[in-house]
Amino acid sequence: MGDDTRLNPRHNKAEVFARLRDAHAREVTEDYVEMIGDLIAEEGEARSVALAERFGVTAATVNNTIKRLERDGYVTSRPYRSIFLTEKGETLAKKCRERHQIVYNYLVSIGVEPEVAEFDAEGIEHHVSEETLRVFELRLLS
Amino acid sequence: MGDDTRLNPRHNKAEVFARLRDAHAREVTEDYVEMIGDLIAEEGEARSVALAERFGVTAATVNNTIKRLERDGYVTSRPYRSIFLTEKGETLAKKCRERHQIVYNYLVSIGVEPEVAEFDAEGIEHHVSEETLRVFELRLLS
DNA sequence: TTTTAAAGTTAGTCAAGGCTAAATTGCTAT
DNA sequence: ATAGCAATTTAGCCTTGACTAACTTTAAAA
Ligand SMILES: [Mn+2]
Ligand SMILES: [Mn+2]
Ligand SMILES: [Mn+2]
Ligand SMILES: [Mn+2]
Repeated sequence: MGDDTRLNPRHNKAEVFARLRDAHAREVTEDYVEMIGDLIAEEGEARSVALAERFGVTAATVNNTIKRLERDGYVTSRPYRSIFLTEKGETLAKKCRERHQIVYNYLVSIGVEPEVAEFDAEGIEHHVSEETLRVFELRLLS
Repeated sequence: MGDDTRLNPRHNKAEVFARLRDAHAREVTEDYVEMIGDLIAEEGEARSVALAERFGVTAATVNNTIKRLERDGYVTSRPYRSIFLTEKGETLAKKCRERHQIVYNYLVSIGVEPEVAEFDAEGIEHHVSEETLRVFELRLLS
């Protein structure tokens, strides 16, 4: 005791922003593993050139990002070869794809145009907590 | 004609991500002008030290950001004095505060815990299009 | 009026995530 | 077999947004 938690039931604002910055740091990783998984499913393999085309960035940018993902244990890659997800990457990709789908479906279900939902879901997905996701799911089923 | 828009009714994925990166670039600006507005309303003035405390960053970081906001025409400031919103800053702050409130209220209205909604809204707000915001508003009123 | 603490600034560092330009590698068609 | 194109990598640059450490200014206490 002695602190003013009692007087101020609202958590510190700083906590909210710290968490926001955390979410930020994970966004690109999440979009990449999801996209790599999509490419493997759709085209049999994930090549740099396809990632660059889908994200609308240069090949050099993809290369940088893949190095980071590799460093962090999400993918493996060999020079001039295609990219593979590790177990860790696969797990994250699955979680992200499901979450993405729930957010997208939920937006459409409340009346957002599919095209608009596609834009918004790509950003919103990274900022939806497990709790909120469960609420979306629940409302979707009813 | 001549392009394959007809064959591929879905817009390019790259567009979605370009827009996401755009939203990203605006996030910090939006949170700052909103917070500066809050501080002026609540405490009469916006001091660096208060911004640093609320965002949970150092004074040096606030200083950098304020310089950028000033460069971009959202605020004015003089050394060792408090920070003011320009017309442009005020306009953006108002828009962001309203949007934030709608997102927060909507989340709570569908059953998300207020504490959780506070976290999620801080990130989601920056990725909600006008269209989706209107849907949230509409559902809120009914 | 002087001292001191708080607030603000400056300088220098770092990682992420973009870019361009140039070099390298792999693949395919001749 | 090899020439040439497409894919990939490398090098070097930039901005944002974070940090620490050291310095300066302001304002309050003594
Ligand atoms: Mn996604
Ligand atoms: Mn996304
Ligand atoms: Mn906000
Ligand atoms: Mn925010």
